Amino acid sequence: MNSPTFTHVKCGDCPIRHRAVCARCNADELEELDAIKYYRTYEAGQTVIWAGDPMNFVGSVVSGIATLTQTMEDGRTQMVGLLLPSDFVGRPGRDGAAYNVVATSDIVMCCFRKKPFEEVMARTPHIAHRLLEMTLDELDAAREWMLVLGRKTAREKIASLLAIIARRDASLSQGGPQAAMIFDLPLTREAMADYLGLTLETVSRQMSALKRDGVIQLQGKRHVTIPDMVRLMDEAGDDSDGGMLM
Amino acid sequence: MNSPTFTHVKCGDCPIRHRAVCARCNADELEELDAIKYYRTYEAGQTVIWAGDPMNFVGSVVSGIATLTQTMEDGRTQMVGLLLPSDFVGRPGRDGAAYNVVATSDIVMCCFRKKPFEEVMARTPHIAHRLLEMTLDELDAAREWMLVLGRKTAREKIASLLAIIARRDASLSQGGPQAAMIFDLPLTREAMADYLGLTLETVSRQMSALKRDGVIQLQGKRHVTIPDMVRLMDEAGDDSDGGMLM
DNA sequence: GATCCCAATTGATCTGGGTCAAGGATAGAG
DNA sequence: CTCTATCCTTGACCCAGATCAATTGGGATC
Repeated sequence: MNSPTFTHVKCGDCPIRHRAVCARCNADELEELDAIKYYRTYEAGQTVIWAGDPMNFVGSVVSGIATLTQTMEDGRTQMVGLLLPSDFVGRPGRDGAAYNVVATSDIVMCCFRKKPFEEVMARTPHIAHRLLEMTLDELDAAREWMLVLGRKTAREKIASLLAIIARRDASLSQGGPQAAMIFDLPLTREAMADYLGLTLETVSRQMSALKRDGVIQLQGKRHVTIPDMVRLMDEAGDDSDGGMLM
Repeated sequence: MNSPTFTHVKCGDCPIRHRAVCARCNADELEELDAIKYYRTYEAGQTVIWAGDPMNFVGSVVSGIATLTQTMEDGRTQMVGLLLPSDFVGRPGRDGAAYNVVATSDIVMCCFRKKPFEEVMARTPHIAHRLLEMTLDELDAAREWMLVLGRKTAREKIASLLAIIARRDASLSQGGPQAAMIFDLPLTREAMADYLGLTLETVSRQMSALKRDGVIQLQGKRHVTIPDMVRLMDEAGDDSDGGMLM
């Protein structure tokens, strides 16, 4: 429960401007936000914040990947969210963190102290609108994940996760929709298991099965090639509208 | 996919004023909202809206209970939310419904057509703030449910559901914290199963087991007495802070 | 290139919850 | 008071995924 160390970094431009809270801010508002923003970096494996601990900032991920997890006393853990670049963490108007936030890779975060941020938010209505939209997106994602957790088989779960990672990866690197998708898994087998409500052994077995069946190709343990995205979506049990709009 | 019939009802006072979007509105703003609000009623079993269909209103539940569900092509369904009185449905700024909304009991909803509501929202900043807060609460609830779905046993799942229903029931009827809680289950065994990612047989068996073990008492099929709330929380695997703050 | 270490794979076995099937309890209709 | 429909319970059996237990592999360090 000790608060993690972090490093301050010189401010510069950051993705938050383009993708997250400030999407509709004008120059003055951006300046106001710039004035109170600062950067933090965490190393892979570091815990950014423990569930229940006071959290005096909000912010978004600039680079790297972090996870939101919940844990029961006996150690069972469930990942409840994946933070990719441009994702926002922290709840304005509430003190305690709701989840454990863990850096999966080295990460850089663009942060705002909570108090000043709330003040800016109070006089800048479209920030609340933007946060509302982002939160609704997260809620939709969480609910879609409830279907995965509650009703899908292990194979379908793995395919669903791969589909989500592939889509988000594609939207970040903004290469148009292509037939084959190639990316590095940002998660260990154990982290995948925690996301999917499975054990790491089952994850490993199903990854091998998908590879054997030609749904995916693996170079090494993490590098994945998906020759046919439609096939993958089908394995995931989604209506394969191929709709890349998430 | 046909749009359901509904009945317009005379306007009057409704809980939305006190609990949901208008919590911080002044008299003028309330009047503005009253001017565009109207009521709809649905009978038990009726589908309020199908996932994907256009949804030209937002609103909150005044009385009765409805569910949000997602369905796969082969019929597997997962409930992703429970709408109790004062809960809000619908996404300002988006056309299609994301989920099936089904009336579990007869319900009355207080609705606003989407366009006018968005206009009021645009010039009434604290409505967006309030919606943001409500959405964040829902997101927390959804994520808590991910832990239930992904990592809890059937018995723990049932206990978790009973605990949630008991708490919400208590907060609605606002009787202070008492030792024993008594309420009617608003869901069939099948609906419980869809919420918990189980089959109805397993729900039934676990309900019987909890009854046999004295964790709950059952009069008839739906009427539940919980003699010891702490015991129930313990069965649910929650840290039993007994914190009634949800 | 040898060694170490941790992530990942694979195998053998077990079990919680699913599936299939056969009653039982209520409530409303006539 | 019986009929019928719906919801619920209970039993017998089975299987997907968990658990326990070795190995394997590949990247970093020397």
